[in-house]
Amino acid sequence: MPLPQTEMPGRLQAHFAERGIRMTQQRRAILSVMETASKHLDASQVLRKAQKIDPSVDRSTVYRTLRLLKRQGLIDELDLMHINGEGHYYERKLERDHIHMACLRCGKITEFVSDSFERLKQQVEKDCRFRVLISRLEMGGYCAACRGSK
Amino acid sequence: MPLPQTEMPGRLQAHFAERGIRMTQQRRAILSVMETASKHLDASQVLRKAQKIDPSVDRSTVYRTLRLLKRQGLIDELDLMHINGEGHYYERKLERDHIHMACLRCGKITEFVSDSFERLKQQVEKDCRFRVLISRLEMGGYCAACRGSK
DNA sequence: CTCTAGTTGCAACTGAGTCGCATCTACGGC
DNA sequence: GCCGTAGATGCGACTCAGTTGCAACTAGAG
Repeated sequence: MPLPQTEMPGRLQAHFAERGIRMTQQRRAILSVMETASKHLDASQVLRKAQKIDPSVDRSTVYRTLRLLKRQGLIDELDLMHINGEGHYYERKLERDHIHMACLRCGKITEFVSDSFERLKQQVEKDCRFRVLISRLEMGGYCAACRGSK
Repeated sequence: MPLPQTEMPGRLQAHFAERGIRMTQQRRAILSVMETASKHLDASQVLRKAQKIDPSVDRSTVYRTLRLLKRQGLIDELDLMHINGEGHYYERKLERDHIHMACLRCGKITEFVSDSFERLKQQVEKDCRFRVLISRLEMGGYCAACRGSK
């Protein structure tokens, strides 16, 4: 029993339907970009990729849609330690949060999943009576390859 | 044997001297602001406070000095989950890193020191062979007081 | 098919942060 | 103390991310 074409192309799209959020041509393009992105796109990269699918997509629509996705808890916003300017990066939120490490020398971004991170969040929930909805752990330093020098 | 006036007013100032970084009237004002700040100032707040000490301090000098302090590892830069716009907040770096929690409802910022966080960083150092120089853990959610509603 | 609340493109705007440059000044050497 | 200069400052113009007001458009419920 093969999945219909519209089933798997997007958990994001499914979320929109579930929550009764209107679907448009432009949103479909942006969601598909976020869905298939290999990693960490900034707003202008999202724009460019979305325009390849639907050239009518405007900058402001990208920002509006990213904000919507963020508020729906479907994407995470990252700084990546501001290694390249002031902008933000976005990535689809997966089941497990992960740590982002940015090498201050070569700029490489590494990700790391850790149970300790999950436990730390639970500790905050319990000890601080704080309901954690989003969390972001970023580190800056030197990656394995760059540790040798300086 | 009383300490001379210039001794204790600033660990920051001491660091500058140690590392042979030039001290100016304007920097003294900005360092003193950072030194005595109770919490989380953004650049424009630093500017205003610094100008009360030395009215000649300019916006660009504040940015330049904050960048310097950041690079020297003397202050940390925070987003506080962008609860108020896009800007950044700064605070003196203390011995122990701490977690920042921002309540998405009332905007309150809470801090939390946890050994688990230290251990997590050590795990990253070891497992990823990544030298951690700066780290930032921020969470967004609902504080104890706001958990009741919504 | 119709109606309308929600969405979009556009262009103008805001606000954080940067930069080039002429002027000024901290401070090491005399 | 005074000098000379590398480094810091103020200023104004600039960049760049992100936002907004508005008129035109459209998804999708009825």
